[in-house]
Amino acid sequence: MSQPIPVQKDADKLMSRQRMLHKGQQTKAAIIDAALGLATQIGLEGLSIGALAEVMSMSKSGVFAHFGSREELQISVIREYHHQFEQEVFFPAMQLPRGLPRLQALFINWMARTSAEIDSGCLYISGAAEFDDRPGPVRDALASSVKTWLTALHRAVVQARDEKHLLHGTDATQMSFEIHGLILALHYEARFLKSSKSLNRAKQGFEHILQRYGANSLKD
Amino acid sequence: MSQPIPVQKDADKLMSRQRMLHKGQQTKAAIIDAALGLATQIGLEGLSIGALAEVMSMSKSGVFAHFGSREELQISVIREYHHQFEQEVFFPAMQLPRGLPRLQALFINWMARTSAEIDSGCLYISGAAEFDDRPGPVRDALASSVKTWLTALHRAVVQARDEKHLLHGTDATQMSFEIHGLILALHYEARFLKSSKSLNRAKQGFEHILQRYGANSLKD
DNA sequence: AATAAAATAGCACGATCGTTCTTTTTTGAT
DNA sequence: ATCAAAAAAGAACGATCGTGCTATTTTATT
Repeated sequence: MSQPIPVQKDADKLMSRQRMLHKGQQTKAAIIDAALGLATQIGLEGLSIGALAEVMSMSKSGVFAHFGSREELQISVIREYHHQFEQEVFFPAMQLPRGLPRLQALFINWMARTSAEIDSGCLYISGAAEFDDRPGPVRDALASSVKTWLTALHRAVVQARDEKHLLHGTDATQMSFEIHGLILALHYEARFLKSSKSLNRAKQGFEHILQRYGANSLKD
Repeated sequence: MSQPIPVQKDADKLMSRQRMLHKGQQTKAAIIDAALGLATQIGLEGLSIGALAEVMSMSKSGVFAHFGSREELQISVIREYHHQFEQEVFFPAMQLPRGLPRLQALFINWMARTSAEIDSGCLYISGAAEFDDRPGPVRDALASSVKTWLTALHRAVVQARDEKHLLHGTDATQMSFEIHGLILALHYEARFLKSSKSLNRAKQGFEHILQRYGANSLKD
């Protein structure tokens, strides 16, 4: 707070503190990345520390030490997914003007993430199926994350109504529900049934919903 | 094929053959019942022979012997679920006149089964999430069962169109997709998010779809 | 009542699970 | 270069997993 020439010293200290955090934090981040990859394939419940260690070419205990429990690992994965979801779906859409354009972008981005061909599979969807009868902190983290996102969607609908892009009497919760259904059907039929056309089905379904709620113009 | 007085004997034989089959078959049926209960709670993958044996108050090997492998047990569970689904959703609806009434009944019955409050959880939905990235006979059995049912739904839509209950140009696959979405959203929001209103959301969504595809009258 | 067959139990196997310890290696600061 | 702290490895634990093998018990037939 009042030292003569601490400038250089403080700078060093900061530098070193960053370094010090680095090795640990960055392998932890790498582990979470790999864990997310595994979880979207075999599920959050199927995610095992042993398999994860093998993927990382680390020892089980080395991986484990970063989290202290399997539950904490699962929660970390959920947080990471949440972050990626925000980054790829939410934020880009937020840059469009509120109302129909933003709502449409949210849906399009959501679809893209849901039906991503090679990897992925939506953790919010597979996780819900795994944890709908399994109380605990993992379920809570997942539900909280999902609710945050569904609330954002709901808000976009309300804004679109406020902007007169939708019918005055539009029931935003109902409309959100129907949109959610389209995404779920897309995920189900594309990922499980390997149906190739489902992306177009979802798009068309969205247009039907827009029509129903009185969107006047729709340019895809 | 040509014995003098085999009547009584054959009757006995039949009787005894039934009995003989009975003890085995009936405990097997009881096991499958219990397994279905477990599977709808903890998932098909979470289903373990040890836990199942404990529920049945049997030894692991006693349970195991009925199936020969865990996969066969899982497939048996899927078959049983398929049977119950037919019984509770499909057949009752088939007794209504083809067209809108039958289609509507299929949806109502499906909803009821999907959102069954206490037990259950739809195996077709949770199973899809578990096995969308896991090839093998279990996945095949599940997919085949689901496809049978979705085909039946599709057929009901086509019939409703043929009966002029729906617009002439109705895209049956598209309409089925949208209906499927409603059921999935119901399952998701009711089971995972514990939202109480979602049953009404699904009903209303169905009416919206009917309107869109030109159903003229809709009672209740 | 006797007997063959079917159903179930008992036991053990190798594997993997999450987790806890202790030891070694690596890292970053002086 | 030294040294403390952080990161990773190693080994072991009790549990549980699916499965195979060998008894034992129960069932159904004569």
